[in-house]
Amino acid sequence: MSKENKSLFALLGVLSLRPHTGYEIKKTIEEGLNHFWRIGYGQIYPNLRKLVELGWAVVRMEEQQGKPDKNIYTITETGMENLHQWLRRPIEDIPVEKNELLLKLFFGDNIPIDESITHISKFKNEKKETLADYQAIERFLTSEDCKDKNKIYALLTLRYGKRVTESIIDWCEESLSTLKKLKE
Amino acid sequence: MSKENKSLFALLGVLSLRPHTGYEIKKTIEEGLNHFWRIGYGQIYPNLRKLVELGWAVVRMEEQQGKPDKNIYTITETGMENLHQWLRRPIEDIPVEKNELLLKLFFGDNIPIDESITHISKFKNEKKETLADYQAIERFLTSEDCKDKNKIYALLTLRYGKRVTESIIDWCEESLSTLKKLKE
DNA sequence: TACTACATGTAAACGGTTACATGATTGC
DNA sequence: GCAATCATGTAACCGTTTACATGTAGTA
Repeated sequence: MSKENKSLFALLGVLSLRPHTGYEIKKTIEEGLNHFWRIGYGQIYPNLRKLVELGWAVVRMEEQQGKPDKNIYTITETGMENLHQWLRRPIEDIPVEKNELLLKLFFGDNIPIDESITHISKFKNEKKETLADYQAIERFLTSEDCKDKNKIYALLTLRYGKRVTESIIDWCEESLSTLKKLKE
Repeated sequence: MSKENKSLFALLGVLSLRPHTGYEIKKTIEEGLNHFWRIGYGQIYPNLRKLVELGWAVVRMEEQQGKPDKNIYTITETGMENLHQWLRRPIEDIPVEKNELLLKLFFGDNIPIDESITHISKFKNEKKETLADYQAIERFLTSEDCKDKNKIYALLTLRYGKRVTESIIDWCEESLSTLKKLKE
């Protein structure tokens, strides 16, 4: 039970939207799941083969001129059933995210306060950029241009990222003023 | 540059507070860094040996009666220097945290809305418990009983967890009402 | 009687990242 | 001439988790 290859289900989920090549899967994940799931080819291609071995997907080769041949993967009925089962299954363990900034900050006593301030400032700027990206995607998703059928769910997950990022920025500001006061 | 054993520095950081056995290190991390760093013995003991090999720590064996012998690890000057260097070094890449709830939610179109609602409700309850834990630790850290010298930094990192958890709970509530409306 | 605390470690398996290899077409 | 896009894959390496192994003392 404990060890589950969740990226396999991420691939299955993408295939449930429509057939994809491995290359396209990466793009789809980068466009829609980027703020909570990332994956490289080193995981995609071996897992795609595993899906075929399990009978959860089938491949069809398509020759192309001028471009490399395509391997198009389509989800099967068994694949769909397994996806649904997994989607319904409760989430057992929420692993703690490792946070390098907090790790460095926790031992901040060892270095001058200014160095911790620099770390937080940089972090804050990066999070502000992330927030701007989210807002742009949100604007697109809520516009008329977007005809996505799972638009609502895409928005839901995006708003998670937005809220969390906003609260991190708030925390950065609070922490920066705490440390600046401490310096005096 | 890209691949760095951060847990090694987490151990070094703990040793910078005071000498520890491997067993004690786990406890210290569980008490203070629990919300952003977790580690098992399978990582602690091999990394402790690595620290000694690098000359960043030294071991001293202490015999005990009734209890197993202790291996007490103490940070060296070289270890301290390397810790400081690492603490100052800017954070390069903030990896995206994989979120199983959001992954399941993103493909929520495949299952009845009620199942997604159940996932979020469960998640919300867990986060509420987490928040209560944080509040208890915060109360202790801000009390007079706590004589920790790096209290300020412990509080800083704790408040990160608090803020993020609060915003996640808010998101859960927002999302639950969105999905409930969608059901009608 | 059974569980928790104390205490140290190893081995296997797994998930994930990075680097490498190949190569044509399109657009700047 | 150079970068980007399209397209598929492998191999090595690394970090992490889990299971296993061992044993005493104190407490409920």
